[in-house]
Parts: sequence; structure tokens; C-alpha cells
Amino acid sequence: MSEENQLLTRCLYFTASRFARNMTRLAEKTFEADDLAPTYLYLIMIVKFNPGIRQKELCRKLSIAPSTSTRFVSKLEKRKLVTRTSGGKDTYITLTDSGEAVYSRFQQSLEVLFARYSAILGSEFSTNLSKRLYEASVKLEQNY
Amino acid sequence: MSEENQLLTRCLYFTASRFARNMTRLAEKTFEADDLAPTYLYLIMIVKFNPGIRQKELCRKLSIAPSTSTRFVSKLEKRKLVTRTSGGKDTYITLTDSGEAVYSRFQQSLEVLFARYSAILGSEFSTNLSKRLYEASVKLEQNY
DNA sequence: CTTTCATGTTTGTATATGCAAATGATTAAT
DNA sequence: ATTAATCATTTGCATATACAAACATGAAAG
Repeated sequence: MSEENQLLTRCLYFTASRFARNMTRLAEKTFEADDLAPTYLYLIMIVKFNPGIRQKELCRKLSIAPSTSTRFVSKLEKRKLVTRTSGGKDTYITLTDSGEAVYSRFQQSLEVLFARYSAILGSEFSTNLSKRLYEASVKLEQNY
Repeated sequence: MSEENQLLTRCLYFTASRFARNMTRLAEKTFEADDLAPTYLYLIMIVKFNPGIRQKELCRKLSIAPSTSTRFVSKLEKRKLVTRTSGGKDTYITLTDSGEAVYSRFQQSLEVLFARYSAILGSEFSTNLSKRLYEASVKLEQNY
């Protein structure tokens, strides 16, 4: 293998961002009917499982910066998919009925996404890779 | 494991983007002395190994969109790290001497980056994960 | 109680990135 | 040789995302 290829294959920063770009493309295509970028759907999912969640906690679960979460929630609020309730310095986030409906559709799109990448990468391989990435994120976050 | 956790652990789109965000943070911190975002350094590296490369080929190697590559190259040109030579419909990209110098420093930062994430994730694990991500990207790109 | 401190959220600003449309240049077809 | 088709690059526009500074609220200390 050439030196160039070795560097491209070996650097986890590079392989990770590249792979994320590729997966994002696939996810966007799969979710396009929902008219929301994939991350929003994950946000909705988290709120679904944690009604009344605070933004801080949302950030932690999604690994996004607080500013990002503010903007995401604002957009979803504008579309009436979530509501914000201000409780002192915190704000609590809950799904609206439309939000619940979007979540249901999202669940189905998710299965389509799983099927698509499993067909390309293999089911075993995908599950395994996903698990590793999850663990690795947890470790990186603990160290910063 | 809760249903929520299972969804967060199992979805390769989500685990991949999350991990990429985390790695980007680490890489940016490691490379901050170079005053260029990590991807630019990879671009420089590729030009280093392929003097006179066309943008098309750059895009392929980096898995970025042509528009992104135009902007990246423009920025690097403005900083006099690369030169563009127009040859008909193609443009050929080459490192300047400053570009070469930046590359040398980058090589060293790269080792630091490797050391940092290896310390957190394990050396074996990191190499392995990187290899898998690389393979997976190749497969995804072939299918689109 | 009021001042200081800590914590959560929002806003300002900047950048990476993509898609689609426009431009420019080479090649093929009549 | 002019027109049509093809291909590479660029530009316009939109969005995700981050950091740092500002803001707002609640808690602690005097």
C-alpha cells in the first residue's frame, strides 16, 4: 500500500468524517419524505423517550453543542412538532401530537435505512461497526 | 438496554456522525497550531502525493463535493499554500514551498493525533476501526 | 438582603459542506 | 465549421455545526 493510502486508511479522524459524510447522504435520501434533516429526527426520537427533557440533557445524548440544540429546537417549535416550557433557567421540551406522528413515520424510515446500509455493508458488519462507534464516542466524551 | 439506547447504539448514521463530531473536536484541538481546519491539511497531503492533481480527483479521494473543493482550494491559494494552473476545462493543483512546509508540520501533528486517540481508544481498536470505516466508505461510494 | 458565583439558554459570528444552476471548455455529430 | 452533447469548475444559496460572548435565573456567602 502506498504511503498516501496508508495515511488515508489509518487516520481515524479522516476515515470517520468521510464515512459520516457518506452515511449522511444515504440517510438524507432515505428520510427526504419527512422533510427534516436526519439529526432532527433523532432529536424528536429522544424527546419521545424523554418527555419534558431539558436542553442540556438533549445535548449530552446527541453530542451536540448547546447552541446547535437551541436552533434545532427553535426550528421544530416553529413547525409545531415540539413545545418549549420555560421553568426558570431550564427549558423543558415535549412532543406535540404532530411530533408524535412524525416520530411514527420516522420509525419506519429508520428500518428502511437499516435495510439499505445492511444490504451494502452486511448486517453483521453494520451492527458491529455501529456498536464500536458508540463505545468509542462514549470514551472520547469521557476524556473531554 | 432500553429501546431508546438501542436505537441510539444501533443506527449507523447516528453513531457515525456523532463519532465524527467527537473526532473532529480532537483533531481541531491537535492541529490548532497549523491554523487550518483538519480537512485542509488532508487536502494538502493529497496534493503532496499527487502534484498537479485535478480537482475532480481530489474530490474523489476526499469524498467531498466539487463545490467544497473549489472553496477549499481557493482558500489555500489565497494563503499561497497551493497554486492552480488552468489547463482547458481542468485545473491542476500543486503545492508551493510554504505548502510543503505546512505538510511537514502536519505530519508531526498527525502523529500526535494518533497518539491521543490511541491512548483513549486503544491502538489496536483504533487501527481496526479506521480500517473498517475506510472499507465501508468505499462500498457506500461504489453503490452511489 | 444583596452581591457573587454557577449553571442553562440564547445570540452573534464563522466555517464546512452540499445541491442545483451557471459558466467555460473540449469532443462528437451533422 | 457550426451545433449539440459532455465534462470540470465555479457561484448562489441553504443548512449543520461550533465557539465565545451575552443573558437570565437560581444558589451560596457575606
